[in-house]
Amino acid sequence: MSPLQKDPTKADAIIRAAIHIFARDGLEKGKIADIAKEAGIGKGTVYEYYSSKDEIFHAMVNTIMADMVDASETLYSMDLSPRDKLRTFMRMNTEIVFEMDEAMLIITEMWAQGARAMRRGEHEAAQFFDSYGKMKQFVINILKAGVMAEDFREMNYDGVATLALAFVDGFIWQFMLNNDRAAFDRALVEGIDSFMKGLER
Amino acid sequence: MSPLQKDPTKADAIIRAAIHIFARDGLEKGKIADIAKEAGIGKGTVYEYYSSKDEIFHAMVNTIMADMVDASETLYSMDLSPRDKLRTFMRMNTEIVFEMDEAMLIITEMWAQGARAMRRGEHEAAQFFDSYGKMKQFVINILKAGVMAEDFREMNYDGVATLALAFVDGFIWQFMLNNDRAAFDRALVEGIDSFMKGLER
DNA sequence: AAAGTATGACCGAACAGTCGGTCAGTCAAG
DNA sequence: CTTGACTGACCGACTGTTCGGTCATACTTT
Repeated sequence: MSPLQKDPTKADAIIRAAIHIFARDGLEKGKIADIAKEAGIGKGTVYEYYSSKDEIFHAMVNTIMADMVDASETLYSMDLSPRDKLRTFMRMNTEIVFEMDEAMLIITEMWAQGARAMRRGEHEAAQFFDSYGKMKQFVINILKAGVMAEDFREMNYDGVATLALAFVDGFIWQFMLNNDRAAFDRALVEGIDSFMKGLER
Repeated sequence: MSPLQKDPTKADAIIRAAIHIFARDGLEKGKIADIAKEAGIGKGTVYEYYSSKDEIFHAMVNTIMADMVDASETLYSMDLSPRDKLRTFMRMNTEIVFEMDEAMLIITEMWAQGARAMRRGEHEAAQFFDSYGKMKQFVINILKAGVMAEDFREMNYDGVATLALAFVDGFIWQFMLNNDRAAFDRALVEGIDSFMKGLER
């Protein structure tokens, strides 16, 4: 299962190449042959490390999500007041995820795939939940600390945390097409201000 | 160009079938043969109405986006105070789009496709912009009326409107996987309250 | 009204291109 | 010599698109 036999360097190279190729061509149209070429190995070798295209998908998503959660963890552990921490969390998280633009395209397609699987009744398909659950928990913890410190109003934590994550995702979506960095920054500042204002007592 | 020669009923049936099939199987895996079967016609006939799979994609997206803009237009023309209008707009829009769950899956994939095309430098690919531009304009108009009536604080209209649309999109995303309607409703109320509170003077 | 004729919507078998996955063989290391 | 990592030519399944032929309908003509 774990692709860590043999040369782990190569396993990583395959995943890196896969992220690049699948982001460029899409999950279906991205070819194993192109991934192999990008990784500088033969097509057959790919199958020494991963047994199928699908297994590459999964390994790739795990890598991406781990990166995202890592970034969130780092932000979360910073020593700041709840207000500043939440503001920083949202700003930096949005920027970090925005920078991972290749990853976003892949996650998007995997998410759609997951939604379809759920619809077919394959409930185990929602592997994103774990990671999203973790990120949501970070936000909830910050919110609770803020209420405790009487910085924030009383609230339904889950609802507001959902709003915060929706904010990050939706925001990136809005700018994925045009890539106008300046407009992105301007809107982000205004958006976060508005969001934070909604939490005041 | 327009597929309105011949039997318009059939052209519509093909699009309806396409939405169903592509939502179920994905843009790449969805087969023309299945669409034909679903529409109750022969495979060859599909090509009497649309010249390629890609043309079906485009016709389908146009249909979906037109529906969404229509819904927004109806909401926008209601006679309410800016506060109530915005609240209603967000609540109902989120619900309407949430109900169009098949459409959402397709739009998602098309969006990713569009983002990839943009990245390759095909700038005309962003056909969604028109529709999104219209919806954003509705929101901006409501916001301006609200500021005029001194219901809302001063603000960067574009930034807040972007936030509002991000809210709708991101929110639906959060619930696309689990389809927990009760949790969706609860979070939506809290989310909108929080958003509205951010606009107070 | 009956027979002949033209039209074009409709169909699905066949085609051609694509790509995931396999495997028989090469090569380097020990 | 043995092992096993590595390779790419090859196979076969799959599916978008084409195209020659069918047939219901409508329009002549007598």
